[in-house]
Amino acid sequence: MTGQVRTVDGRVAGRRGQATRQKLLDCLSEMLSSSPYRDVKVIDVARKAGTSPATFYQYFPDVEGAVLELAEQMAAEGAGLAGVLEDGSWIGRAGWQTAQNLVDGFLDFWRRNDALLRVVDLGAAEGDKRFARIRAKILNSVTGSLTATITELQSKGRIDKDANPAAVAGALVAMLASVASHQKGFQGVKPAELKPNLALLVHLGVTGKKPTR
Amino acid sequence: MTGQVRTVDGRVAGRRGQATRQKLLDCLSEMLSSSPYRDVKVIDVARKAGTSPATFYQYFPDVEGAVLELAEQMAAEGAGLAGVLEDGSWIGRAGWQTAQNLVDGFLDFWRRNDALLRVVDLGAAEGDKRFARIRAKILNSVTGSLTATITELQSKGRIDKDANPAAVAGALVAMLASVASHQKGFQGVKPAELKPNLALLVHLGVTGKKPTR
DNA sequence: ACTTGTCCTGTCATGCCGTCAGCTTACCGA
DNA sequence: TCGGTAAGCTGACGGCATGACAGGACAAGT
Repeated sequence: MTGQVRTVDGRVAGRRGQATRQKLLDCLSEMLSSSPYRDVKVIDVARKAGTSPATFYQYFPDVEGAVLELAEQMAAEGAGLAGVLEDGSWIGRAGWQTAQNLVDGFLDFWRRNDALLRVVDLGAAEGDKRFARIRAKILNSVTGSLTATITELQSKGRIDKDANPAAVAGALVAMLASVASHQKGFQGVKPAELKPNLALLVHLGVTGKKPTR
Repeated sequence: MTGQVRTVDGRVAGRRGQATRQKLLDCLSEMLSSSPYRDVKVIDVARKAGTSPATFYQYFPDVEGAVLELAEQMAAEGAGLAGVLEDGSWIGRAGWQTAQNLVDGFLDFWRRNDALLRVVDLGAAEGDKRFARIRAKILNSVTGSLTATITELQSKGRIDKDANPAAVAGALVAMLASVASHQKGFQGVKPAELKPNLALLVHLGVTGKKPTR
C-alpha cells in the first residue's frame, strides 16, 4: 500500500536514508512540542538531527510536508481509538462505563499527540484538504461508531426523532477534541474532575438520558 | 483606561499614524483569511497596505503582536455573546428557544471571525498566556452564564449532583467553538441541519432533559 | 580495486526579517 | 509668515532561512 519510501528527487531510500528521514521526523516532532508552529524552521530541525537543511529537503518538500507525514503515522494509530466502542454497551451501568472509557481514551490520545493535533486542526480549519482528510480519519472511527449507536437507539424511540445522529455524534467528538486540546485552559476545573463531566455529556448525547452509576 | 496609542519606539500616534496602523491591521486581517497563518509575512501585509515593512515595525513588534491587537478588538465585541443568555429562560419552550439563540449567535460570531479565531485558538493551545486570556475573555461570558444556570437548576435537583457546572458549561462552549471552526468539515451534514442538533445537546447539557419544542 | 547507486553537504542565489539613520510632512506658537 | 519640533515614512543593510544543485563520501556487490 505505502510503496517504497522515496526522496523528493525520485530515488528510493535505503536503510541509512530511512533512518535519517525518521530522525528528521522525530526531531520535527520534538520541535513542534517545544515551540510555536509558526517558528519551526527547517534549519532548526536539521541542526537538531545533526544534519544539514539540504538533507531535509531531500526527504520532504517543506515543513508542512514533513508534518503531514507525521500526521499520517499518528492517524494510523488513532484509527484504533474506536476500539473501546466496539464491544461497549450503552445500556444501564455499562453505558456509563463505555462513556468513561471513550473519554479516557480520547483525552489520553490527545495528550500524547497534542502538538501534532494542534497543527492538523489548524490545517483542517484553514481549508487544507490533506489535513482535513487526516483529521477525519482520526475522528471518523469514533464518530461512525457513535452515529450507529445513536441511530439504533433512535429507532427504539428513546431519542428525539428530529435529531441527526451524524450531527450529534460529530458534535460530541468535536467537543472531546476541543476540550482535550485546551485542558490546561480550564480555569478552576481540575483535569481529573473534567473527565466524569465529559462522560456525562457524552452519555446524555448518545442515549438521551442520565447515566446510571 | 486604554491610554494613548503608541509606536514601538514610544512616540504617541497622531491621526495619520493611527490611520496607517489601522490600515495595516485591516490588511493583516485579510491576509489571515486568505492564506495559512504560517505563510503570512510582514512584507506582504505592508505591500498590501501600500507601505513598507519598516512602517509595520513602527506599530507592531511582529506579526503575532499585530494579531493580538486584532484579537483584542474582536474579544471586546465577542464579550457581548452572552447577551442572548441574559434574559433567556431555560424553562419549557423558552428553553429550546434560548438554546437555539445561543447556537445561532455562536456560529454567526465564529463565521464572521473564523480566521482570527483559528489563530487565537492555536496560540492558546500552544500555551501562550496572552492568547489564552483573549480566548477566555470571549468564552467566559457564555461559560459563566451557563455555569450559573446549571448551578441553579442543580439546586432544584434536576441535574446530577455530581456534575460540576463549570466543567459542563466549559465543555459545551468548547463544543460550539470547535464545531464552528470546522463547519465545512462535517461531511454529510448540512450547516442548516447542524444547528438544531447543537441546540439539542446544549439544552440536554444545561437542563438535563430533552427540549419541549 | 572498480563500479554503481545511495547518501550527505558546501555553496549559492534569492528573499524575508528587523533595525537604523535620515528624510519628509504636519502641527503649533510667536 | 516663519521656524521649531515631533510625527511619520522609507531606503538600505547585515543577518538568517529557503530551496536548488553539483559533487564528494560511503556502502555493497563483482
